[in-house]
Order: sequence, then C-alpha cells, then structure tokens
Amino acid sequence: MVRSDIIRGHLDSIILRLISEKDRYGYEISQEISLRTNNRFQIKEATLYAIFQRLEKREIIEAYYGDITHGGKRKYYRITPLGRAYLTELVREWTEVKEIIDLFMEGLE
Amino acid sequence: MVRSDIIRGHLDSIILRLISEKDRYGYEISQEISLRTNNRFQIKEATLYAIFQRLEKREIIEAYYGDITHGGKRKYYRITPLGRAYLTELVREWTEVKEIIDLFMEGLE
DNA sequence: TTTATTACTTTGACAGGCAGAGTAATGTTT
DNA sequence: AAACATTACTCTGCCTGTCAAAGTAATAAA
Repeated sequence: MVRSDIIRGHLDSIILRLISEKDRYGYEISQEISLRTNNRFQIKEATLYAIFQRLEKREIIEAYYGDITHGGKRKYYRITPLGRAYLTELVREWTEVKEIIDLFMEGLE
Repeated sequence: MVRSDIIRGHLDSIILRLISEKDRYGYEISQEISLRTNNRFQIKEATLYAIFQRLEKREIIEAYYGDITHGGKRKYYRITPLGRAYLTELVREWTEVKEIIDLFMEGLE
C-alpha cells in the first residue's frame, strides 16, 4: 500500500480523470480506485469528499442527485468544460513532474 | 516552473539523492536542483532547511561544519547507513507511485 | 564603505489529507 | 419485525509539509 502523502497533490488528477470518463458518484470512485490499483492505493472518504467540495467550488465539476440508489442517495458529479481544460493541464504537469523526479531518482534502482 | 505542491512529498527523495552522491551543504543543493532541472523547479530555502532538520532528527543524515567558506559558514550533510536504506525504499516507492498514477493519467496526453 | 552574494535560521500561516463520529436509506438475516 | 450489514454522504478538528517573510552573519566586489 502506497503512503498517501507521496501521492498527495495527484488526487485531483485521479478523481477528475475518473469523472471525465463518465459521471460518477463518490462511493463509486472510491471503489474504482481500489479496483484499478489492485488495492495498492485506497482513497479515504474524508479526503474524497473534501476534494469534491474544492473542485465544485472552483467549477471544475458539478453535482446532481441520481435517482437509482442502493442505500444512501447518490450524488453524481460531471466534469465541466473548465474541468476538461484543467485536466489537460494536470496531465501535462504530471509528465513534467515525472521527468524532473526521474532526473534524480534514476540510476539507483 | 512546476508547482511545488505537486512535487510535495518527493523532496526528501531529491535531497537525499543529492547528499548520497557526496556530502553537500544547503545552498549547494538548492543550486544543484535548479541546475539539473534547468530551472523548471527550485526548492525554497525555508523548505530545504526544514527538511534537513527533519532528516537529521530521524538520523537519516548528519551534519558537520566545513572550513572552506565563501560568505556564510557552510553546514555539510552526509547520509547515514539508515539514510541509504531509506533512500532505497524511496526509490522503490517512486517506481510504484509512477505506475499507479500512470494507470489513471495514460491515454489522455 | 557600500553593495552583492553566499549561507543559514526562525516564526507563523496555509492547505491538503485524514481519523473519527455521525446521519440516513436500503437490503439481508434471523 | 427486529437486527445487522452495506451503501452513501457530511462534518469537525487535527497533523504535517511547504513557504513567505524577516532576520543574522560572513566574505567578495564596486
């Protein structure tokens, strides 16, 4: 399991990417992350919902309530055009960050 | 210039890597980072010295004063055996984090 | 002698992430 | 029907890493 303070700062990217594929609700995203990473990383609930609030306030995502529920009521999020642009920028940034950190980390494995 | 909150958590790695090459002092590390990244990333002084304190307390690095100065007196740091082990672990972690984030970021560039 | 550069330190604040506790609706067991 | 498990979201208060800002001090250059 990866320490979360090392993945910190990239959670916006991960969540936004998942929402960009299709509208999703919180619990679903949480499960999807565990699934795709094969449980190597799990997002904490408190963190996830804090990110939703942040992104919604910045108009990067927007919320609506779904009707199909299975327990608590689902709050779906969709990405806005602004969010798409932001995600593109995040992907570019990730490429650059990888390059930079690799500059220091390579040749040691 | 890369935002520092996206590189956050990897600064220990970068600094430790530089110290592992040879004993270094703060100002030197700061310059070296700017140089190697071609100014795409610069570490802030306050951050750098805070990291030194943290790593020294954890006995990952240790300090001594050098005699050759050129302005303020230089405080050199060397990596300890514990530090070497920690660095190895950090490199392994970095490989894993890259894999995980790439899981979400790929196919969008 | 004034200014620039080198070099380190400290304080206080901010932001992201999280533990823990809580609310509520639905499905499953007994 | 009662009890329990699961789904699903919210809120509060804390911790930690980073940083702006301000300060100290020594050497080199103008």
